[in-house]
Amino acid sequence: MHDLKDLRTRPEYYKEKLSKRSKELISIIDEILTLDQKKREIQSKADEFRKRKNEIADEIGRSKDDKEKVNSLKSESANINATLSTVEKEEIDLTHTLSEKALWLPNIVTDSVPFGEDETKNQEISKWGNPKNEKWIKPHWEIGAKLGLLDFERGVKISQSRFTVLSGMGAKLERALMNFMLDHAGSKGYKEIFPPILVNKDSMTGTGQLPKFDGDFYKCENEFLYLVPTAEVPITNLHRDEVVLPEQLPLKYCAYTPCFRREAGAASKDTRGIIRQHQFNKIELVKITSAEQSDSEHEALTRDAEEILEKLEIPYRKILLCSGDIGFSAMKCYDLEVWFPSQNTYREISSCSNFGSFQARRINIKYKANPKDKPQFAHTINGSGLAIGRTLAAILENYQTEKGTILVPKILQNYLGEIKEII
RNA sequence: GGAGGUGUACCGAAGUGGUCGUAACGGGACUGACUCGAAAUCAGUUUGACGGGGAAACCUGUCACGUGAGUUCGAAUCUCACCACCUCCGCCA
Repeated sequence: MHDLKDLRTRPEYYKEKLSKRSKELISIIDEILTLDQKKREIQSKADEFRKRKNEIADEIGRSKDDKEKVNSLKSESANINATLSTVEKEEIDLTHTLSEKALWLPNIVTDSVPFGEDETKNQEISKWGNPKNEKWIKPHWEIGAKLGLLDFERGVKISQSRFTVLSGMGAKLERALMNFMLDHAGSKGYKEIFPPILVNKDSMTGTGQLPKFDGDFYKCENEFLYLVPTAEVPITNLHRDEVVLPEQLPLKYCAYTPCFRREAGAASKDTRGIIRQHQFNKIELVKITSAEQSDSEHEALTRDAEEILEKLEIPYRKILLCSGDIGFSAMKCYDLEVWFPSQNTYREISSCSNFGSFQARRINIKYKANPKDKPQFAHTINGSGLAIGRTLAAILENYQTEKGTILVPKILQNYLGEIKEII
């Protein structure tokens, strides 16, 4: 969400910046400006009526004994009420449509973000490791099923498609990854949180999942609760409507949660394997910082995520998303993509975004840079560190041996009782 | 799930239809005075959102007493619904 006052004072700036994402946004800005103008006019009008009403009420209180005066004042107030109720209705409607409209404006991207309409303009920042593509490497779903780590049929039987059972060493490997990643984040100073997995509508709206993407999530019947699509939702909402003090900055959190997504628009994508599931596990890294620190903290958070892949010794690359591919709320975003030999390509495993004050304004998180300063909106940053299911899939491929076993990455061995190979 | 109670500013806590109620009183924090300095004391300040005026420090209007609706000329105060917390009973990992 943007600052409407600022938008009002320099609309051309917003038009120029937002047109980098999409030209259509210019007309939305114009609509917002018109609505805003109308709303302020109506508000002034309503304020005048309310002011007079307050005066009358005061006057009645002071001149209770003068029956005649009281009666005439009462009828004046009744008249005002008649008009005021329609004006107020209009005021409420306008305020509502205005804020609704304002929620559809995406964030402005920073200048370092390359311009482009789709993912072809994304910029590769760096590559790490030596990708292999030996012909004998089987896709993770084949080797996973063969070794009894992934049970697709039973996942479908007990739930539906895009649900998978992890079994035996598969389950243990998932748990090892979870612990390893949380320990890694802990060593980088992130405070570990285990949040509720069902969250209310306010939380979903706060981090921007609602109202725009309603339908992408699982909702409880007869309860106003949603299954979290990412730990970003409960973690960022920890500080909703709060002012963070200088000595607390930057706040750094990590959390494991399962994540639930309907994947409604992905009907034919990634139907095989565990790349795209309705339920998956993820470690999320979240930071709340000052405006000054936000850029460097974003870089650092991305590095923290990268290091996980380096410790696991799996090849990956780092992509800077272009203006057309970047997420709605982000001002800058790096994707980490991990190498999948069987597909001969890199696949997304982490998305590290800086939201600037965009998300904090919506969710009302402020900070004081100094104890005496007026609170201002904080900057929020988050990224996966990492998606666990996709990491497991990447291990099944990158650590596959020609004889059909899986070597356990060194860093994970002491999480798996020193087992070095899955047979 | 049943019965009762509570929800007021940074914290505690008064106020049960108007009459200096942005809201007493106490505490905390901040500013100033006294002091060589500090403590104590005294004086003052201490919410946010959305508008209007101004270059600006500032002036000014409306709204907000858990949330939302209602009654009334007028609501922290009365009515209804919802939410949260506390106590007791029931149930339960």
